[in-house]
Formats: sequence, structure tokens, C-alpha cells
Amino acid sequence: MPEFLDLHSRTNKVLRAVAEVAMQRHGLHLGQDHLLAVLWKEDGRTPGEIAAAVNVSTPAVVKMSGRLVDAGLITRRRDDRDNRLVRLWLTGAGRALQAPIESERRHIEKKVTEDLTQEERELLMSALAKVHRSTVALMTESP
Amino acid sequence: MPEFLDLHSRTNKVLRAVAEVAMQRHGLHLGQDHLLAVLWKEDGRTPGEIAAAVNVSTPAVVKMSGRLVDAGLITRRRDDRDNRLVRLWLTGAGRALQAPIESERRHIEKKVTEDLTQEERELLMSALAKVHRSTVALMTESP
DNA sequence: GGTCGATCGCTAACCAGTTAACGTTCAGCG
DNA sequence: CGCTGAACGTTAACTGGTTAGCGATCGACC
Repeated sequence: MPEFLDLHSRTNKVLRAVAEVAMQRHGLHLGQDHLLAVLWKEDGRTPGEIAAAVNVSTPAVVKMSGRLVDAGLITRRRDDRDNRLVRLWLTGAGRALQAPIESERRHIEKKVTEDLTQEERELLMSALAKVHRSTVALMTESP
Repeated sequence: MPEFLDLHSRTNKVLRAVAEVAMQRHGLHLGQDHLLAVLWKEDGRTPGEIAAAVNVSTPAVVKMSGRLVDAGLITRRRDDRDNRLVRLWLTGAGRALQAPIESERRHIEKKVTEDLTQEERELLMSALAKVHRSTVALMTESP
């Protein structure tokens, strides 16, 4: 089992777990905060736009937005100019989550990188960015 | 959106996507190779042992092993000494996948880190290990 | 002004993963 | 020797995610 792939995926798993319990403290599941973040930045976007912004498929946004509607955090309404579009709008409850969620994520980021020196942190970011680019390149050429 | 968490999860996503298509070339889904890897190392282990080795819940192993049985890569048989135990055994097809899958993963690891110098690679690994430890610590103390 | 293709949201059927609850089987202890 | 509690696999119900395919709507073109 190659060491980098293994370490990276194990790290991802624990990071996800930590983020999950943090989000549950606010009644959210992991990933829902990303969707809300798009609306916090600009309300009334369509599922397709959100999917593109979050790098997720449109059906994933559709399902998740259904749960967020049930939770009373957003509402769904058709665009009256173009009737095949649907626009998602934050409710008061959804908007109220912005500050606590963002603070929560900053807290996690801080705790999780607190053992790194500033230099290590920068090298980690740039190395990870290189890996990201190489992976995207590998992905778009092989199929 | 904190930059490290974001970059790490985005990197994980593309890495998963690459691994997924690579595994599909051998008729596998992502994660199934990890389960098989445990059996390649030592055949005839129980779902609980495998779950612990792969850091996954037991039900996850149960479901996945069902699909691997359907695919003809493993068989499931109760232990005759202790009848509540179930042991998973590789079939010939399951054993035959070891070499190609391991080579596939090594190839991905190589391609994905090819833009890194040796020094960068080592720093990335050690930094990631630190993050991993801090995250585990954060996880076990907060709830 | 009608048709035809593109766009968009959505549903269905998968996959991996989780926790909670259930039924069996075993082992230790009275 | 029986009973009680622990260990184990399994099922059910949820989450996030995927691709394939359906239906409705819009826009452009003839």
C-alpha cells in the first residue's frame, strides 16, 4: 500500500470525522456547510451553479438541498423568468448559521495544523497543490 | 473556507476519482482493494478483524464482502470451532488481482507525486503525519 | 409560428460509509 | 448443568457521492 496515498486517505478520514461531529453540533451533516457557503456568498443560486461551485454532481446538490429544505435552512423556488431553473434561498435559520459554522471550521483548521511551523505549513500547502494538479492532469488524460 | 481543509479535501476528491477509475479497470470499486489487501496479507480473516485493519465499521465490511462474494473474488464460511465467527477466503480470481492492483496503486502514487522533489516528498509526509496525529487527538478529546 | 435541439432539474439505481438494534453463539460462573 | 453476559455478524435506516436516463422548458432557426 503506497505510503502517500495511504497517509493522505487516512488523514482525510479523521478530518472528515472531526468535521462531521463539529457540524452535528449545529444540526448539520458534512458537506451541507459547503452548499450553504455558496448561498452565504450569493443567495438564490441554482442547483447547477452550486454543483459547479462545490465540485459535485447536480443530483448530489438536489438531494442535499431537499434535506436542507426539510431542516428549514433553505427554500426552493422556481425562477419566474426561466421556468426550468430552480433557485435556492436561505431562510433566517440558514443565514444565522454562517458565523458559527465559519468559526467552527477556522477552529478545526487551527487545531489540526497547530503542530506545524509556518514554514512547514507553507510547504505542505504548496506540495499538496502540486499533488492536486498532477492528479487532475492524470485524471483528464487517462480515460 | 479555511485553506488547508479545503485543499486537502479537494485533493482527496480527485485522488479518489483517479483511484476509482483505476480500480474499475480491474472490475473493482474503491475500497474493495483495501479489503482484499488484508486477505492478500493473511487469508481467512473475520469481518471484525478486517474492519479493524482497514479502519472501517464492521457493517461496512459485511456489505462490501457481500458484493465481493457476488463478484466471485472471495467466499464466506463460518468458523467451525467458533460458530459466531465468519471467515473470508480468497478465490483464485481474488488472489490473481493482487499483483495488478498493487502495481496500479504504485503507479498512481508515482504519477501523483512526480512533481515533488525528494525533500518536498519527505516534508509532505511528515507534515501530513503531524496533521493526522493532531486530528486524532482533537477527535478523541472533544466529544 | 412551429419544430428541434440544448439546457436544466430531477429520479432511479448503484457505491462507500455511519450508528443503532437484533439474534446467535460462546464462555464463565454460580 | 444451567443461566447470564459478552462477543460477533447481520440488518435497517440514514448520510454523501456517482452515472444514466426522463420530462419539461427555453431559444434559435427555418
